Amino acid sequence: MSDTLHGTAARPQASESLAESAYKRLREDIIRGVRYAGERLRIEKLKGIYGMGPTPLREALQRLSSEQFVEVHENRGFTVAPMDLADFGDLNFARAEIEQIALRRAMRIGDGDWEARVVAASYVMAKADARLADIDGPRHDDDWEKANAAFHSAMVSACDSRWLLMTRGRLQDMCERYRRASLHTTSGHRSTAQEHTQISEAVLARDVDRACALTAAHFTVTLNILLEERTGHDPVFAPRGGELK
Amino acid sequence: MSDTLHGTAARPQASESLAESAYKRLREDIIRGVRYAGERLRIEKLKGIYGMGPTPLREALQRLSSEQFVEVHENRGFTVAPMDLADFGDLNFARAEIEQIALRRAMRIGDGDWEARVVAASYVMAKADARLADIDGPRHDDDWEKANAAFHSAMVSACDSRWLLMTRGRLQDMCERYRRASLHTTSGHRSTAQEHTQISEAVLARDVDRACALTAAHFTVTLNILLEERTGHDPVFAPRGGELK
DNA sequence: CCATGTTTGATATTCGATTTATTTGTCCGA
DNA sequence: TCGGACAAATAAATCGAATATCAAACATGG
Repeated sequence: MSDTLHGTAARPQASESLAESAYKRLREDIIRGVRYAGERLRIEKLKGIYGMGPTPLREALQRLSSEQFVEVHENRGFTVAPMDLADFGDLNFARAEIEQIALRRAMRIGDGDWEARVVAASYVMAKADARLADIDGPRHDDDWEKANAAFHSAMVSACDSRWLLMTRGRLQDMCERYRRASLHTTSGHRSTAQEHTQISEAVLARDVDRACALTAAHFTVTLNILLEERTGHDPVFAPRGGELK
Repeated sequence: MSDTLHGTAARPQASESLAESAYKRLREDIIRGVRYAGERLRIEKLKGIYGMGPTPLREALQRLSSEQFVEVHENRGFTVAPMDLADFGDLNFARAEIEQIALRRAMRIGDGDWEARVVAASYVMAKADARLADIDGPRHDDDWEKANAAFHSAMVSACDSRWLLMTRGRLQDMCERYRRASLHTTSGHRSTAQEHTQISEAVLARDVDRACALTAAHFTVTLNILLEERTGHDPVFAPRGGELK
C-alpha cells in the first residue's frame, strides 16, 4: 500500500462548493492525524486523494493556514503545521485563560436553558467517559472527542460574546489536534470522568472560582500526562519524513 | 468617475506570490475602509482593480473569510464583513479581556529590553497623538494608527505566549477597522494622548491592576464616543449599496 | 579543489476557458 | 393581477494548460 492513500470520506452534502468540502475534509484529517505534522501537502497528490482540481484545494489550504493548521511556504507549497510540546503548553495556557473569561461570563448570565444544556452535555460526556474507560469494549475516540468538545462548549454557551466564543472555539479545536496526537494510551483518561463531573457540578452550583480552577486544572492534565510519558517514548510530535527540507 | 476605482497600491515586494499580495492589499483596503462594509467583492471587478486572475483573488478572500474580514456566500460570492455597533461592543469586550491577560503576563516577566520597547513606543505614540491634536496641520491617520498599534503591541510584547499574542493581534486589527470607520471627528482623540501616557506610566511602574484598568477603559472610549455621536449622524456602519441581496 | 554561475528538472502558481449554479426576465394559466 | 414554470443572462466555481519559481545538479574559471 502506497504512502497515505486517502483522506476521510466526508458526507457529500449536496451543492456545497468543492473548496468548502476540501476545507472541511483537510481540517478533519489534520485534527485527526490522518495528515501528520510536517507532512508536505503537494497539490498534485491532494488532487488524487480528494478528487478535485488545484483551485479548491489551494483555497482550502489558504484558509487552513489562517487557522494555523497549515503552513504556507511562499512558492514552495504547503505543509501541515508542526507540533511540539512547547507550543502545546503555550496553546494550553492561552486556552485556559480565555476559557475562564467565557466561563465566568456564562455562569453570571446563564439561564435555565443554559443549565439544561450543561446537564445534557454532562450526561453525554459521562457516558462517553465510561465507554472509554472500558478497556475491553471497542474504542470510541471520535465519540469521546465529540462529547468532550460539546461538553466544554456547553459550559460557556451562555456567554454572550460572539468573539470570545469564536476565539475559544479555535483554541479548542487546535487542542483537540494535540490531544489526539498525544494520547495513545487510555491511562490518561482515568481521571477525566471525575473531572468532568466536578466541573459541571461547580458550574451548576454557580461556584465561579471553583469551576474556573477545575477547568484550568483539567486542561493541564493532558499536557502533564504527555510530559510524564515523555520519558523515551516514540516521537509522536516529530514529522515522520516527507517534510519540507 | 466610476464606482470604486482602485485599491491601495502596495509596495511591490518582488517574488511574492500574487495570492499573498492580494491578501495584503485586500486586508489593508478593508481595514482602511477603501472596501466598505457589505460591499460585494465580485471576482470580475477585483480582477480589474488588482490586476490578476481569479485564482489568487479567491485564495486571498478565503483567507480573509477565516479572519472575519470577508463573508463567503456559498456559490454566491464574497462580501466585505458587515459592521454594526453591537458587534463592535462585543469585539471590544473580548479584546479588553484578552489584552489584560497578555498585559499581566508581560508585566510580570518583562525585562529591560521590554521596558525599552515600551518607552520607545510611548515616545512615538505621544508624537502621533500631538500631531493628530493639531487641527491645522495635515491629517496623519495612518501614522497615528500605526503608532497606536505599535504602542499596544509593545506593552504586551514581553508576554511569552505566542497564541495569546496572535489572538490579541487579530482582535486589535479588527478593532482598527471599526475605529477607522467610526471616528470621522478629531474630537474623540482629545483624551487619548493622556490615556496613552497614563498607561505606559502604570506599565513601567509595574502597577498591574492600574495598567489593566486603564487599558480596559481606554478601549471603551472609542466605543463610547461612537455611542454618543450616534444621535442622528450619518450611518457609517450601514452598507452604502451594492450589498448582497 | 573550491567558489561561483548556469542549466535543468520538479513543482508551485497563475491564467483563460469551461462548467455549473443562481438570478432575472418572460410568458402563460388561473 | 398574481404565481409558477421555463428560458436566458449573469456570475461563481472549477479545470487543464501555460508560466514562473526554486533547489539541486552541473559546469566553468580562478
